Amino acid sequence: MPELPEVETTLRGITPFIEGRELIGWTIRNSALRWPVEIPVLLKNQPVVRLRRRGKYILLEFHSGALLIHLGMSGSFRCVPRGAMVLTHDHVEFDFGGGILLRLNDPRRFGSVLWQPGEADTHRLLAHLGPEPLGNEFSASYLKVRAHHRKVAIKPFLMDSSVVVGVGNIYANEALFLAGIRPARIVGRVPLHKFEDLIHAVRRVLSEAITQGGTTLRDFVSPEGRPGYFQQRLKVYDRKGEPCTVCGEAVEGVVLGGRGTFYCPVCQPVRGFGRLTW
DNA sequence: ATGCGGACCTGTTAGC
DNA sequence: TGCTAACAGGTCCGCA
Repeated sequence: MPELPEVETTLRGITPFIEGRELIGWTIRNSALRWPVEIPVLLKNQPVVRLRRRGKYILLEFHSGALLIHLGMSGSFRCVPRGAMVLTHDHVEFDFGGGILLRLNDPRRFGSVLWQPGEADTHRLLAHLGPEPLGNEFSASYLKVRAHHRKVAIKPFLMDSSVVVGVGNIYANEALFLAGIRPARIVGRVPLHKFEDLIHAVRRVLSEAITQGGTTLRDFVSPEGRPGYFQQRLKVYDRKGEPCTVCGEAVEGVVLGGRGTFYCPVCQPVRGFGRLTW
């Protein structure tokens, strides 16, 4: 669930329950997330100064420092009335007053809640993150520089958070399809104009998903969360053997860099490059 | 420096 | 139907 668009919509959804409020209490039911949960005692009754996203991290900034929250592979937030039934995997709970509790549910426990005194971005997990995909820094010329002489395939390159944040497996697949680039292409040999296409594709796919994520978030935040959303928009992800929406050729499915990888063998040719498919 | 594979977990699905 | 294995939206870390 937590691709960048969902993290963004999660952030928007929990903001009304947090912004301008004080953290009056919290409960840690299971501290064993990716790293032990860190919520310092000094945060009690401290106001949240700012709420923002960096990559897939949600940052709750206080005067004294910031809580870094990552949803990992299976994390989600729910806003529930005080006294609501605790669900399996509700590991951490925040009380910002107003009779509402924010519960972090994470079955696989790959998520994290970490404390960074002072400036959030100085945390070791944030310090080396690449630019935001929807910001100006993320450009074709930037990618060209970063790709220089590198022999890695373009898909894992695109998913490398030190190159650009927030492009998970689904969107890496989708963006490469839209850009007409085979996922296994050696990134060092991709020409500037194809990086232009890729930039546009990444931006488009992420912003479209954010638009739809809003719908997801409402379910997400309401007491009765409901799954199911933009699967119908996916052009290649998890569509192995199904016809390409552009040319009808069967979508290929392979493993690349240990991750499920999907592409159209015609629209994303081995030699040369395909055209933008929108 | 770069690239690769393993690791961390549980829940769901595919296959026998 | 039931059991088991494979796989999953992330990403860090250690090793070659």
